Amino acid sequence: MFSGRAAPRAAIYAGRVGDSGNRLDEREYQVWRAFHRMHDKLALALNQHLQQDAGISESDFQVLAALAEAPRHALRARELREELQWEKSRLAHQIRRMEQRGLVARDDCPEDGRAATVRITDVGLSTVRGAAQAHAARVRELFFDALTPAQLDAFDEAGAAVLERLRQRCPAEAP
Amino acid sequence: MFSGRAAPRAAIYAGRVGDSGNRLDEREYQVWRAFHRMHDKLALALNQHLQQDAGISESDFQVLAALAEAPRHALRARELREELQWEKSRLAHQIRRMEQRGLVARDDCPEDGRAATVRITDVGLSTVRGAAQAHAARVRELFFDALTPAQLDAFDEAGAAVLERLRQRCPAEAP
DNA sequence: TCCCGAAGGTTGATGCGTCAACCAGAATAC
DNA sequence: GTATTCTGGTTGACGCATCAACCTTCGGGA
Repeated sequence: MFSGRAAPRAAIYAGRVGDSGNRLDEREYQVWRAFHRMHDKLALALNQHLQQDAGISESDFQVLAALAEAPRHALRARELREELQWEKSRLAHQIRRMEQRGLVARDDCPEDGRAATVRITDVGLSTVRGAAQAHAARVRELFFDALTPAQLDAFDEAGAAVLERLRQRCPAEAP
Repeated sequence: MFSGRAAPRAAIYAGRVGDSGNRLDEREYQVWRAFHRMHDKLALALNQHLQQDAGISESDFQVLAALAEAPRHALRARELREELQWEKSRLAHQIRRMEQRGLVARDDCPEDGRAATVRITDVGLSTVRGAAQAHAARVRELFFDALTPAQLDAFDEAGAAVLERLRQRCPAEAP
């Protein structure tokens, strides 16, 4: 398993001391740390490859991929945000940086004076097309190919349960 | 499951087009996105609570927790890095910021002129003690309590498989 | 002894992500 | 038809993370 590799150190965090309930037990603590490690290492590896291959980050890639799929290679910022589930300022900053590099462009929206539409440029399009296959292959290699079908199902289910919990418990955004 | 909630949009990324092999299928694509979403939302929620309760970030917490567990409430930077699996510059920056806020202190190491030892201060200690229980409770609430024992096992196994794969495939660091 | 390479840390630049504050246009109330 | 509120988006400040370059000290050789 994930766990059991590191020395057991969790008195504060996982606390067996005086225990006022709901702390983590040793195994949970290990699973939790390993989960973070997995995510971080995976993200790092993918980012490095993407940067190497195409000179873009995963965030760049996500934006470009969403736009490349969009009706006229453009989306209103609102839709893009919805698609990516990002905060608005995050998107604004990201788009600004990408615009500076010529990957996307911003236009005003005729129907709504407030809105902005984001459009992928030719450069952006060829960049994402060039990167997509290698990136997908990496994700497959490092993640999906490591899992048996049963593990994939289990992972999927477990993740869904957590997401559902987050939906219930966290303020998040308006309905 | 995780997947199946979003509109199927993945031609570029997951590509059924011309397919040169090893792309992601629709389900894999959805699982992948959902995995990221889960991680991001979880991390966000935990960070917000920690910030609210104790005025620290998760990174701060990890450092403080490691030091609080350590023999004399101090560790050599090298050991801390090993424990957290962080890059050295990441740790250096983090420690600098925490030192400025009075959470930790840096001392020279007598045995090795190059080394630095990081020590948790009284303030740091009471901060992390104050935060630990609520934080653990949050992790339990948002993550572990969402999972059945079987799902936890599955998650653990799947994570382990991916980590193992990463260990094999990625340069990472020297032995 | 001197030189050289490896190890332990630091620094600066830059991109990423959040928060809080802000602004303009649109909808709605009255 | 004006005041209020809501919505869509931007900005600035700040913390976080990586990379590349650097500095010191340690440990071995030749």
